[in-house]
Amino acid sequence: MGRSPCCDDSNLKKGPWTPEEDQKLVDYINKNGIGSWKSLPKLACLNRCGKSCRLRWTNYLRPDIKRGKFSEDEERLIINLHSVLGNRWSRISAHLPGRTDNEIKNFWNTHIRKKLLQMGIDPNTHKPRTDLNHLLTFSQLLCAPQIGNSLNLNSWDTALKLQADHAVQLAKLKLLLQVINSNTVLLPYTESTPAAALLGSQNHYQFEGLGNGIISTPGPTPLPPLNESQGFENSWASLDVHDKGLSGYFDFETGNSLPALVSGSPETSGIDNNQVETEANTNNSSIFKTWDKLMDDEASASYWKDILAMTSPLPSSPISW
DNA sequence: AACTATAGCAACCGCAAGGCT
DNA sequence: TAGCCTTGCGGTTGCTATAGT
Repeated sequence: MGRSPCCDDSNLKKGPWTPEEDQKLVDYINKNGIGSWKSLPKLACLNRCGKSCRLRWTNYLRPDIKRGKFSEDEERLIINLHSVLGNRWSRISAHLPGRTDNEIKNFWNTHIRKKLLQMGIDPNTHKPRTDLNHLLTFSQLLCAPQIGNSLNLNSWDTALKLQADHAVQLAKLKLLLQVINSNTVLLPYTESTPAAALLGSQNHYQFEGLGNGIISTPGPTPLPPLNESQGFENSWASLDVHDKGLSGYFDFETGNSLPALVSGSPETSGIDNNQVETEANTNNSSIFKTWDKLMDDEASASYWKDILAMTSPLPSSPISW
């Protein structure tokens, strides 16, 4: 695989695009479509390489690009997606219509990353930083309402939500630990009952995790209120596991919800797509749908694989994902 | 008002994947 | 099947605007 020769010509212009160049590019594409980026600059009378034209079009000139500040929902979605997908910006951007990978990447690096660091959360792992100074700082903030009063309310709100996001990660891990360490027999994988193969014959698990915010339980057994010894002050999280897989909704005070924390892709989890779709419609949440779609791809499988790897020893019989 | 530091973002660079011949 | 070519992606750079001194 050789290097692309498209930008070898040193006579080609680089740097910021002028309005005239933009106009030429837009006019050409509107008239002729994109075709080959390689040949486009010549045809459009632009002294640029095809790569530069493609970048300018996809990141700036495309008509469906959404400009302006990222909303709270978008921000939360980016954080959730990043916790699963990592720095795969193009994949993340696929879940945010009108946003480009470059824009999301920049937003992450300039805003979210700093925010998470300030809150003592490692932006790479989405886990609390082990740096004691940071933990101290954050706990001092939690215990100092007079400081909290001086904070921007939106930032504080976001901080709590981010902590709640982390609770979901912890909850997932804890659930798997419980499943693995329980008396549950890990049945061999079967086409008809893949979820049962993972979860065993019991059809209902419950547990609590750390965090702020609430995961409600749509399952048959309501959660008892937790006391302070069970986690962070006034905070708890729980998940609910049915025989169809894992489920749970993360309710922020905004009413937004996270989708079911399903165990793998539909073809391996045994979850009825129609049922999932129904739940998505019921919640009427774009974030739910996005998460749902996300869980359909291979990322979820590798994500759970990673968790299982962390929670070994595993039974000798392999589990299919 | 001038200078410096920092933040935000557009654009570039280089690698890798995948299509085509 | 191998090699070339194009496109896509993620990391990084560097310019511009703004804030701080």
